[in-house]
Amino acid sequence: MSSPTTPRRGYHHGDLRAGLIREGIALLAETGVAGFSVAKVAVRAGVSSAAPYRHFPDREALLAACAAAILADITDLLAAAAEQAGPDPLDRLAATAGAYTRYVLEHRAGIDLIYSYEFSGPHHPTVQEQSRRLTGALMDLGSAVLPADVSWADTADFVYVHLSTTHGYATLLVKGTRPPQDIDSHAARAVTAARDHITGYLQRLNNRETA
Amino acid sequence: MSSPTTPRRGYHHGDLRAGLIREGIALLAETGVAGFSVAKVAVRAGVSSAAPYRHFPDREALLAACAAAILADITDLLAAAAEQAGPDPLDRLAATAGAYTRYVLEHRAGIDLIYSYEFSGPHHPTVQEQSRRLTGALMDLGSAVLPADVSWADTADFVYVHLSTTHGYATLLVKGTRPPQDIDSHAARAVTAARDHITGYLQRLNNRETA
DNA sequence: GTCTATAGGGAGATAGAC
DNA sequence: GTCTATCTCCCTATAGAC
Repeated sequence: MSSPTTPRRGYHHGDLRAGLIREGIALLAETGVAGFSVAKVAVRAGVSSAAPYRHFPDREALLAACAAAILADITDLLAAAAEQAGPDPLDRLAATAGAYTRYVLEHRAGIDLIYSYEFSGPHHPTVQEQSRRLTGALMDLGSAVLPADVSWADTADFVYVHLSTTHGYATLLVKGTRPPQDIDSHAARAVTAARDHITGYLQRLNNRETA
Repeated sequence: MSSPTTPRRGYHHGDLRAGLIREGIALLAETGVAGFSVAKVAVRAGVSSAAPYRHFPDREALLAACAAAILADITDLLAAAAEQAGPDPLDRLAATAGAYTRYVLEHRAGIDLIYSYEFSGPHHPTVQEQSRRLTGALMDLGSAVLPADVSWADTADFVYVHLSTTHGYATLLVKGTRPPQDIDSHAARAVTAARDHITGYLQRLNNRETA
């Protein structure tokens, strides 16, 4: 946002606002939303507990900024994973499940935030915008998998199940009592599960048509 | 636990311990884990803020008791839904997704708790026991769906995906920005999604065998 | 078993100096 | 923009009366 020619002298590192978001995300990853506090974030960023309030009006605004940043990161990662997966639409959509799982496992509890706060209302436009970016990217991938005659609403439902399925798998892994394995194998399982769902969905469409 | 012949005179209603768990679950449903406090639960139950500490050593013990109660409820509901679904194993397993979704939508945020706390360790045997009951019930339903030659470990993976998928769908519905619909239609969608996953899984098994 | 009272701590947020 | 200092509120948990 700020031009690189104004190095922002006067505080301990170039951009406190960005630093607070970064440390906020790190704190969320370690303690979850429950352990989050403006004071702790300030300490991590090396400033006093009052400093954050120059950049964010209140605790919720800082949380919202973290959520928006996480959503933006995820969207980029999913897009990259789809790109890497090659030309087949099914491969591309399924790959997003692996990338999502990988992100959640690496960032632990930070994910709760995205779906746990009151960010749906008009009070957090940035979060909504990033949320729409994520949804939009998945809609593109989803509509490429489904036949052309599937309605937009049905595609949205299909994509929604794909996302929530993946979300559930990844979050349960993080919190659950499963034997911990390496991230790669967990991500691979997520891709397989997504693929199973997609093929099952397509099969149901076929059965409906031929009936 | 207490015999009905000893009505427990001396405090304002028959069984404060049970009342605290009940109110704790209600509070969790309204505010989530973040808004939970022993003091609030005490007020809801009509006792002083010190009273709960006669029945639970600390805040976490009360949370654990609530979690165990929720898990027990869910297990019973899933079992009942499977029973109602008829004889077909696929119908029975898929029906649990609907019952789970229904429970989550009716109890809102109360669900976070089950997967959000440090209940995995040996510190909360009751929670672990109820968690195993739930897993066991699903394993029975899952192994009935899969061919007999599928290993126990693979069945566990399959059931795990089924549960986490359902969990993700339901929790995203609760917190998400989706247009609110009636619970029945949401539950029906969950059943369909579970069915898609199951058929996709079985189809993959078939393809593997015939290859 | 439940009460009142309280100690002790953490965190949100503001005021005013620099 | 950031600091120090502070006010206020809420929560956990304990002590001692009944």
